[in-house]
Amino acid sequence: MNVVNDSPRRQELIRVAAQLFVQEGFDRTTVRMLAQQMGIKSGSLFHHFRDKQEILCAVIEEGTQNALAMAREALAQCDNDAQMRLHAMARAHLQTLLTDRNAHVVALYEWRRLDGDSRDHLGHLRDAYEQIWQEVIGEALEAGLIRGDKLLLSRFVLGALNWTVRWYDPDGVQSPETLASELIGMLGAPAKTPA
Amino acid sequence: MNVVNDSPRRQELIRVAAQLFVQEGFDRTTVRMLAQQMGIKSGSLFHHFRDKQEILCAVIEEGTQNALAMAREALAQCDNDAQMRLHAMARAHLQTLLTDRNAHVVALYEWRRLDGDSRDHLGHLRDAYEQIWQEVIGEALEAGLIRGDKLLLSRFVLGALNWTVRWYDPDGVQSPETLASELIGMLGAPAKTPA
DNA sequence: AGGCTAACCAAGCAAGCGCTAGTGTAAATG
DNA sequence: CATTTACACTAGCGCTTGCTTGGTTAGCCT
Repeated sequence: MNVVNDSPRRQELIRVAAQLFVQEGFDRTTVRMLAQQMGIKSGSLFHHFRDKQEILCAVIEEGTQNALAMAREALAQCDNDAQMRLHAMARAHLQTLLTDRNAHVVALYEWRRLDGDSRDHLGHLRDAYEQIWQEVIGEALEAGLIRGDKLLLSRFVLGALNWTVRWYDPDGVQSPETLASELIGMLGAPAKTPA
Repeated sequence: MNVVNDSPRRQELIRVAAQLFVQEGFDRTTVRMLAQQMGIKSGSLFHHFRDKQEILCAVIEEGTQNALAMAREALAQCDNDAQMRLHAMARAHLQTLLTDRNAHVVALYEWRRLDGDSRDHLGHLRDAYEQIWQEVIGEALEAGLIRGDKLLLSRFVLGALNWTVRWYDPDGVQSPETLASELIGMLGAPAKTPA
């Protein structure tokens, strides 16, 4: 049992695991299935991960880190216009949900299968992400673009956005761009896109 | 293996199963755990249910039927005022989410563990429920209370509402009533409650 | 050439899983 | 009274699970 922390092999394992966890669910995905999908034997997995839990943790961390980075980048490329920042956040969220779809679905559905320590660690990451949302929504409130309670608004908006993984068809006609516009349009603010 | 369809014993089993499925997840809940919680032996369970899958199906059906009934009742006690009907739907949804919390959480999280037949059967039930939502939202659109695409609106709204099971605290200050008002208020329509 | 290491394999253990077969029993039913 | 029904029990079969152990391979560095 060696467990290296960052290798291309491990990255690949995480990717394949994410896909399997979505297809079958965490509990129904056996180490043998994952191993076979990688063309190795089940025992060899434990050279890369301490146990099955660690694989789940790695998958979710991957997705959450990306979402966080994407949100920060999206905001950095924005003026201080509250409307545009709100729109950028929604767009970034939907884009992450698309590009890292598997990881995010796992995060949404298998969160409770995490043990205490992992949940703690990943919980902080998620909190940081939601914090950003609350700030941007706070700005939009001050600018009078939307109305309601800041905390409630962010929860409702995140709920609506996360729910998209249930029905959104990446090959369909709707782009994350238009979806974001529609959502914000419903909140009482007319759509406005960055120049 | 006898399998009776409606007995008080079976109802109780469904209730306890729902709670366990929420606590542990469907896959991690063993027939032995459920049996012990009921004070019987694991083999005795299969007098009431054909197999473990059927328990899951029963739990979800219970919740969905109740939601459907509650929505219809809520609408029946409404005038034809589109605003009030919208509000009634949101309130009913949140109330169901509270009273049948376990069953609904199971429906949201363990849907994919259903086999093909159950998924088919329960899918129709769920479709009927979402159909009602779309109609009410359609009315609200015609009345000019909200704006956006009918299908998208219902998906976003349902997403926001269902997401509440993640953060809503039944012992907190917010009642389903106020939550419903807040949500609809965000959509651009001022809150209005039935007389 | 020799040593080191990441990556893998073969084999299997101990525990736990869903489910079945066959039986017992007390209450309801004819 | 005899029979059926509802519910539970005992005992265990056959299988899968996550994970361990001890050893092998191939490539790299010096």
